[in-house]
Amino acid sequence: MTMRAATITTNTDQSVAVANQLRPVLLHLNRHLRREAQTQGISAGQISLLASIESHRGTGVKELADREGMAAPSVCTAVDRLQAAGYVTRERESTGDRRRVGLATTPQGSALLRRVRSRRTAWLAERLQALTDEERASIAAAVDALSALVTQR
Amino acid sequence: MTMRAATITTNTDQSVAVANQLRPVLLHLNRHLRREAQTQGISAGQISLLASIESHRGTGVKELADREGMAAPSVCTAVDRLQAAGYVTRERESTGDRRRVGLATTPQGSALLRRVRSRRTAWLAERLQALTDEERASIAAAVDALSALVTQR
DNA sequence: TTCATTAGTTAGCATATATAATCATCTCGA
DNA sequence: TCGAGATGATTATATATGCTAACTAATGAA
Repeated sequence: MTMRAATITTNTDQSVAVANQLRPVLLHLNRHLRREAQTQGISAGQISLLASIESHRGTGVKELADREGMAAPSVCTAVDRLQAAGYVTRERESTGDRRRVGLATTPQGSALLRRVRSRRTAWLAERLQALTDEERASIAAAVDALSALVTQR
Repeated sequence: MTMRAATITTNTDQSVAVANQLRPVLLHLNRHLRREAQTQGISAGQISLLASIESHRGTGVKELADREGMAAPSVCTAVDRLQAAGYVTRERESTGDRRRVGLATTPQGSALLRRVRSRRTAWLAERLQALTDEERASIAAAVDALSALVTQR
């Protein structure tokens, strides 16, 4: 196999090139996804917390903070607001470690989460619809790899 | 061509399925991209404004607000901070419409922007590197379609 | 049993972003 | 051409977000 220096493309080079194209796209798509939350009267950050509480029913404030990469006091006040809005419940542990509180979504919280997810999915699906079959197929073929991107380690 | 109802997959169904897989991945990737800005001592929002000013040298506050989907006063105070930090300049229009101000990045602002972009690209590229060749190829093949997703209309 | 650690919270601060109000300038129609 | 309404920027004010530091209560280990 012969390669001229000028046309060598290493995995690293390709990764950087793809990363450079991917970066603005990710940022742009996300701006819209964040906005879809706001049309439902909640911020993207609150939805992210709500989702994490839903998928880890009974989680504590510290645990949640670590999972979300936030400081515990920030989560504490955010949960205050979610609770005041009727989206989550806080229940002090009675058996076991009585310092902990258990967080859980209310039916209203779960419903809001479903609504936001559905709006976001709809927004994305609408845009996917407007692509050519080939374009859509290429994205469908890449979805698993993209998922691997975030679950690796 | 025969199709059993249970296995029919329309473009719409496929789009929704892909959208559903894509949604959490986009949100997750973005959380990290936002964080890379913060390691450089600036918020993701400020970087977004800075980028928009850089690519539209001389833009006004209202124009910028519309482009970013923000309210003009929000942009105004954000620009206050960017200016105080030495990243942008505000220059009142002397010829033409004297209500307008022209915004532009300083060399320090451009340097910061390059730094954040480079960190974000590096973070993404590092993760792409850890994929298999096939996975990486599938993402590379989808990048143009993903770009089309945000530039359509 | 006492003391360091841990979970949750409160206090105080900076940032972010919104709406309403204000000021200056511009534009257009009578 | 001039005055009324529109427009760009800003200020004032309020709320949400997120941080560190300090505090409280409960745990657990020497």
